[in-house]
Amino acid sequence: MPQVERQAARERFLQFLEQKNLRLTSQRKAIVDAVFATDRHFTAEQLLEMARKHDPTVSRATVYRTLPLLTENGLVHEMDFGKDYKVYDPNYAEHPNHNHIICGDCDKIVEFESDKLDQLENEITHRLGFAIKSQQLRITGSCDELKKLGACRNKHS
Amino acid sequence: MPQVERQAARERFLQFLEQKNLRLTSQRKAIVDAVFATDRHFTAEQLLEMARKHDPTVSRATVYRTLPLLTENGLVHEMDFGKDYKVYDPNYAEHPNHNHIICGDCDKIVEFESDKLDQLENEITHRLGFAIKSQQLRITGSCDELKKLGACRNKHS
DNA sequence: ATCAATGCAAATAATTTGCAAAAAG
DNA sequence: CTTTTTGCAAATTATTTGCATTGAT
Repeated sequence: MPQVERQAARERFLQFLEQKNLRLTSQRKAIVDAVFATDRHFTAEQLLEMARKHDPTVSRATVYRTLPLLTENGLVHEMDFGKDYKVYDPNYAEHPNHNHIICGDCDKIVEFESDKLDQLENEITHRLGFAIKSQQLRITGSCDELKKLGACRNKHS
Repeated sequence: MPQVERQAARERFLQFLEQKNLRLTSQRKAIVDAVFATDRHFTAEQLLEMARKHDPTVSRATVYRTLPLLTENGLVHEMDFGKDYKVYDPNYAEHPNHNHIICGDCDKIVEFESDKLDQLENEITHRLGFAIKSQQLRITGSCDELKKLGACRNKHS
């Protein structure tokens, strides 16, 4: 996430807290900073680790209590890949409609966007009498081709 | 699911068991019959109930142990809607590429298929260097329009 | 001061698993 | 008979929650 947008996002979150009469504690600051410091997907547990580098007093409970604020605010996107834990995506604020391809071999996740796709989804949704709120496309595949390019180690990372 | 296809699916599952040297127990029969008796999505717990109508001795553990067989065989599709339980879809064998729209108000689930969508997904996936294995599109919306038609009671069922 | 937010540890809830008994082939 | 499958109950594991304490405003 480019520096400028990162700043803007941070601002937005602070305003969000204010609006809701929520307090800016050092733990929340640490968690938000951790989120802003990465481009990669993370789990709650990983966020805990990341946040503790900013403030070692952050507890697991606080991470779990802060995560809903981040998703509500739209800074991160919660994803469920059928595992027993959830994955959070910090690239959501800038690209709210992006989709995911997951390699079944190495769990690599590739993101992509497509206007055509968005358009088609909107069309179908309307035809079925719905107003679209959000959308999540997950494609599972094998990255055989990527392997040839040396990008997939073909083992679960 | 039309009677004919139901039979065919049942056959297929029996063959599947045979291939894997798995035994056809009365419990597995009950579970499979329960799956074949419905068109609707169900949870593990609901399948347990359904199966017990065929054979009251079916246990929760056996349901959980049989579900992977059904998904492996492709008779049902496992879906994760971000709740703390998984949902299984018995319409998958006939329509492996179908997608879901969920109403955020009443949790109503509508299924749909689209060749255009499939095609577009394939195109994109290939362009990114993947071979597509499976795909899952979930759209969340509000069924405002459906409400006008009286189809949405606007409360969680 | 006041009230929200925290850490801790206990609770929750879906799913998984070890094991001895039962049933399929 | 042999090997798989079962039910039960205990274990697992991510997430949630109650509560006394701490900290932001």
